[in-house]
Amino acid sequence: MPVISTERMRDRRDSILAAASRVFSQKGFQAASIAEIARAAGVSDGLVYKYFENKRELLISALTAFYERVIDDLEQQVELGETFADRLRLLVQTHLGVFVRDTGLCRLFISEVRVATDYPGSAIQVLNKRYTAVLLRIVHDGIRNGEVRPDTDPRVVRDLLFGAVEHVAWRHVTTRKAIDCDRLGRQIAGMIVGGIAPPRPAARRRAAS
Amino acid sequence: MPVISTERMRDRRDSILAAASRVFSQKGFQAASIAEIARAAGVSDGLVYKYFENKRELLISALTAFYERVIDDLEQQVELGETFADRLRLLVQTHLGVFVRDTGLCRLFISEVRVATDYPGSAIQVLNKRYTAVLLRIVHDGIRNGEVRPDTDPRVVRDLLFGAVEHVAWRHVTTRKAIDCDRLGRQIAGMIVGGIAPPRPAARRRAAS
Amino acid sequence: MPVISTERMRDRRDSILAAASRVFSQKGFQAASIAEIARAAGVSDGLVYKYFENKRELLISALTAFYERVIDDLEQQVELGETFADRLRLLVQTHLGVFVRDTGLCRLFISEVRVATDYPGSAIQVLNKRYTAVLLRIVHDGIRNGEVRPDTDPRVVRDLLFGAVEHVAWRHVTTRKAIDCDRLGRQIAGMIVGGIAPPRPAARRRAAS
Amino acid sequence: MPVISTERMRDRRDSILAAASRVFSQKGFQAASIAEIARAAGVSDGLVYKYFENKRELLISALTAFYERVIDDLEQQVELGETFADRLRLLVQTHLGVFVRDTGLCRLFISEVRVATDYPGSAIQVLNKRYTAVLLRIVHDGIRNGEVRPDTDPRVVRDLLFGAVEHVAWRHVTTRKAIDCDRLGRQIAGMIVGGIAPPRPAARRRAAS
DNA sequence: AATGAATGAGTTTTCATTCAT
DNA sequence: AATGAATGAAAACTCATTCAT
Repeated sequence: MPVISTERMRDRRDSILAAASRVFSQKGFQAASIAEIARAAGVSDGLVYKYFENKRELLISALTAFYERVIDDLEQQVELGETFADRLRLLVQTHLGVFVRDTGLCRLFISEVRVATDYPGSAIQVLNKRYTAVLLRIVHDGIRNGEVRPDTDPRVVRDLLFGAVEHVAWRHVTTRKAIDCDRLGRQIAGMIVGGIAPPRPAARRRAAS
Repeated sequence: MPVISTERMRDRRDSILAAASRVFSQKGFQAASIAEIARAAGVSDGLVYKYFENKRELLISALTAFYERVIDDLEQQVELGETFADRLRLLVQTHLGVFVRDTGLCRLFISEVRVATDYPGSAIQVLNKRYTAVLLRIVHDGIRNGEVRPDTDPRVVRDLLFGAVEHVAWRHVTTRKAIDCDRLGRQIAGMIVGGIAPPRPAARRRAAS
Repeated sequence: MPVISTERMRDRRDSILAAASRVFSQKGFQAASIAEIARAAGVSDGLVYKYFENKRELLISALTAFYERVIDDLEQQVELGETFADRLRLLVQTHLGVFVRDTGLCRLFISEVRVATDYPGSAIQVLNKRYTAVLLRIVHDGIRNGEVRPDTDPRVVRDLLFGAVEHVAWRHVTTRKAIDCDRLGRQIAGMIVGGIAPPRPAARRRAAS
Repeated sequence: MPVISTERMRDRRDSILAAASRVFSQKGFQAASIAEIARAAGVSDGLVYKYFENKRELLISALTAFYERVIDDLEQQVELGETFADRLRLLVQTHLGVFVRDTGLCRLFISEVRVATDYPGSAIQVLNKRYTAVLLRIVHDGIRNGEVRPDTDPRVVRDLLFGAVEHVAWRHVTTRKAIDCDRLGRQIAGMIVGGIAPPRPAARRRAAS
């Protein structure tokens, strides 16, 4: 029987996690110290280790929580699109929006999680799959509805789309220049859609190579 | 007059740089120690600081040297393509090839240099510009020759292309699965070309590959 | 609530301070290493930094503690003198005694603290003021009682007295020759008193000792 | 037979010495590097070691050269005084003047040379003796001429005088406040003279204790 | 459960000094 | 005689992690 309630424990854990998100995103993984996170969470250094194995696991947990919120948001947003093109555009725009709003955590994600060698099979990867699954479903639906050329490889679409979003977002992160999510999202999605749209009767085209 | 020849000095510098490239790409910036790099280069710890201001500058120098080799290679390869589509495909394939061959250095570049706040305006950024200039020129030429739709925004093409390459390559880095640069390059380039090709009246579009 | 008692913490701090006093006064500031001080105090290197910001602050703290003891002693001793001349002599003798007993710390004080540019305004300077205040009060009282010529500048007295004490003591430090605090104190004080005593009409002056 | 003339060697040595004086007095012993001194002197690092055993010896040599100039100056100045009181005053004023003009070197002297354990018997000590000899001679002459009380201990006069000068000068060094050498010199010397003046017939005095 | 005192490993950087040329 | 490349030792300081209380 726990001396403090499960609910209280959940609160403690959450406040540490929230503090970690804040401190990590401001200072980066290496520069953030457990002591500072503990102070920000209003707990002692030692207690952090009751809830998280070590500093790295704390980072991963914080990013996972963030990632879950992002995906929930993404799935909801995409639902709003009616056509294939709409949904693709919404996906890009929402994705970009996350980068703009949570720049610090996104930077952390790219610079720290991606480098980690324990990446394959981790909780993060599961979320990654779920994230990309959203896109893959959109493409599959598009193919079924005749909005997408049937020979389209959805994985290449995924690489183009997520790659471009990150590339743009990263520039935003490093240059600190504002980005126009709306316009850019429209352009990126538009270019991809144009490329995978079924042949229009009034146009002729030869294979590229 | 110098006690040892300029050539000898150049050699020393080069061997330190080569050792740094090796050690940094294996262990990452933070985990690599100057002592290990010096040992790998066969020099004393102190000598490293005769040639490089500090650890970070050593990293930047190593990555710059690498980047220069990559760009030289890229520019040569792209020249071989005759049509717009050819050149775009070669660009993607070469780019992917670099990631596959020098995974460690590419990872280093993305995780360490990009995160740096001093990134804008640095020597690296100059090379970055040169790198992307190759693509922008290809697109501009394509527009002039009528191979590319005139309303195409070359910057969005750049984001799609480089983003996708990095995304694919990164998966290679983390999953350690081999990638087929040839096929993937053809697919990515093909999808972009399809999207930005000008519509030709009264023609039928065929799949690219 | 603290895991170890406040008393225990005070002990830790004190033992570090005592060890620092010993090591610093033997080797000087620069030559003493934190590791050696920690070893002498029976604690780990890191703990030193829990109690003291950095090496310099440790030095200042050690000297401040020493200085406080010295001043307490000085103030008590001076109280024992009944006349102006007595008090002045006691001041010089006590002052010399401190130099003789704690040669190392005095050397440290002069060579390290005085050179420091942060000296003005520091905690040490406050003690310095308190130290000299003892003398200034003696002189002022002497003037009020008619034992000291009224046009005497107490600051010059201070410079003569403390300067001479330090000069004598320094010779003791460097030559390692014993000094006779009693006799020397009498001589120095006597010479100063002779100079600032008001001329008494129709009297004959005798030698002080 | 030297390849370069003795004169040339002397020049080299002097320029190193001059550079060392400048750099040492600006940065202090520890912070000054041989490389910087060599650069300032326009010679290579290695050459410094042809003329001076090591860094410390270079410091001692620089201070010795400085000290010699100071003493020469002092001896000349003191000659200008006609009476005992005049000469004593000139001594103090000149001494203070040196501190004001060459603050850096004086600080260096006090903080570095005095601390040195090799001080007794060193070249510096010889100069020290010569320095104090100037004063002792003045006092002896004063006694012979009846200007100074015969039972005066010249060594105590020395301690009072040099001690006070240094004490005042050191305050100047650390507080960076200007000092009025003229007035202060007059006060210090005056107070000492008053104390050691032969008994004036119209004054009576008792022993202090 | 919670604390926070205590640990101690780990690393960049500097620079006096040497010595091959 | 002169150079300056090369050495390598040395040390302050931080902080993740542990564990007695």
